[in-house]
Amino acid sequence: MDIRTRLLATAEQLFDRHGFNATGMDRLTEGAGISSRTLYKHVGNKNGLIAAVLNERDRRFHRLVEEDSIDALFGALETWLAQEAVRGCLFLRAWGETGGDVPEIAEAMERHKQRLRDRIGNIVVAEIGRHDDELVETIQLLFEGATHTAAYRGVAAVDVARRAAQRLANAVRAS
Amino acid sequence: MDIRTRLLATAEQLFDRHGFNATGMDRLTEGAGISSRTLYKHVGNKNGLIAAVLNERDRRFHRLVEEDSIDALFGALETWLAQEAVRGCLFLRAWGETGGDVPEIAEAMERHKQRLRDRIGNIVVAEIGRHDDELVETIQLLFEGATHTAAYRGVAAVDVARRAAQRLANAVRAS
DNA sequence: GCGAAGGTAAAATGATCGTTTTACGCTGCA
DNA sequence: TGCAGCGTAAAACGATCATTTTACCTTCGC
Repeated sequence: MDIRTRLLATAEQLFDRHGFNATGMDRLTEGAGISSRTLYKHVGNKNGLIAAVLNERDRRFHRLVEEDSIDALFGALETWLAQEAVRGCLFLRAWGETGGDVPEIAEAMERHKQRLRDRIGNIVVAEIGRHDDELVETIQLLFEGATHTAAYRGVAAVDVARRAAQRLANAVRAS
Repeated sequence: MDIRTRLLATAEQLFDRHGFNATGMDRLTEGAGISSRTLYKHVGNKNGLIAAVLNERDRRFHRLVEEDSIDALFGALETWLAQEAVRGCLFLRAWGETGGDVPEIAEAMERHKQRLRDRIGNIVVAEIGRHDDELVETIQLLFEGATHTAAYRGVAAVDVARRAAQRLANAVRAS
């Protein structure tokens, strides 16, 4: 495995498990099996590492949503949560831990949420045949809710969100 | 104002603004206008302070929800977000930053979510005249979603959640 | 075969962290 | 009058943090 890939993968795991500030560079280099010199050569500094982790995570998530449907969206979240014990949205967590003061991190968060929103926009069009802003907003909200509720109530939260989204979409479709 | 009250209030603000780990004890004592010796006399240590802040916050929130209705619930969240620039649920953030490894903090989070759930249970009974578990789960999910979506999209997210909750409650009521 | 690129190991840097300690001031009550 | 309780100010504590530096090793293309 590529060094950068290995670094980002282990960093993502450690950040999710212990938090960003609480994860020291020693634990990161040891986990990735590289020297600190190499780490800094690759990502500049800790904030650069965090931003890189987030951007990679965003890419991986969208690769997981194969088709534009409500089922696929929440299905992706479900497999997401099944294989990694996520403690809330990692983007918001990074943003919150850094007080929103680190541009690269704030931008990664912003970009991720915008991409998610765009994706849901496509899903709504695919599901009901036209654009509906309120439905987009609601589904994004349900997605966000599922992500965070799952942190303390388990994956079942995703099913609740999916069913609610489906019901609301049906209502709009019928109107 | 009482020392403990002042300490918890400023700590809550600083924690929310900068994160828990990033807020040093110096900034806390300076912000509260007390010596570090007094701080430790009052809350034991930093984790004790965090737990105290969370428990006080929980109490304050429930005091804000005056009646058992969907409107009151999301109305409380709205005024909540208007007067304090919340960056996601402070309970989940504390829990995440400490990796879930600090019992007092994990318990404060757990307790808060349970109390919220119980409250929503009462609201559902008041709204539709009977118990409905799925609706309770969905409204909690919408609440969680609103809390976190508002972090990057503003208070308007609360309106979206309230309308969705109302629509879903109406559907259940009509069935 | 040589030099550049990219890696390791380990120590040093200076700052900052949470926490404890020392020494002292004020206030109210017996 | 004196002492206990509660507060401040400030230094010291040892640990840990992110980052840089020094010295050395391997590999590969020319």
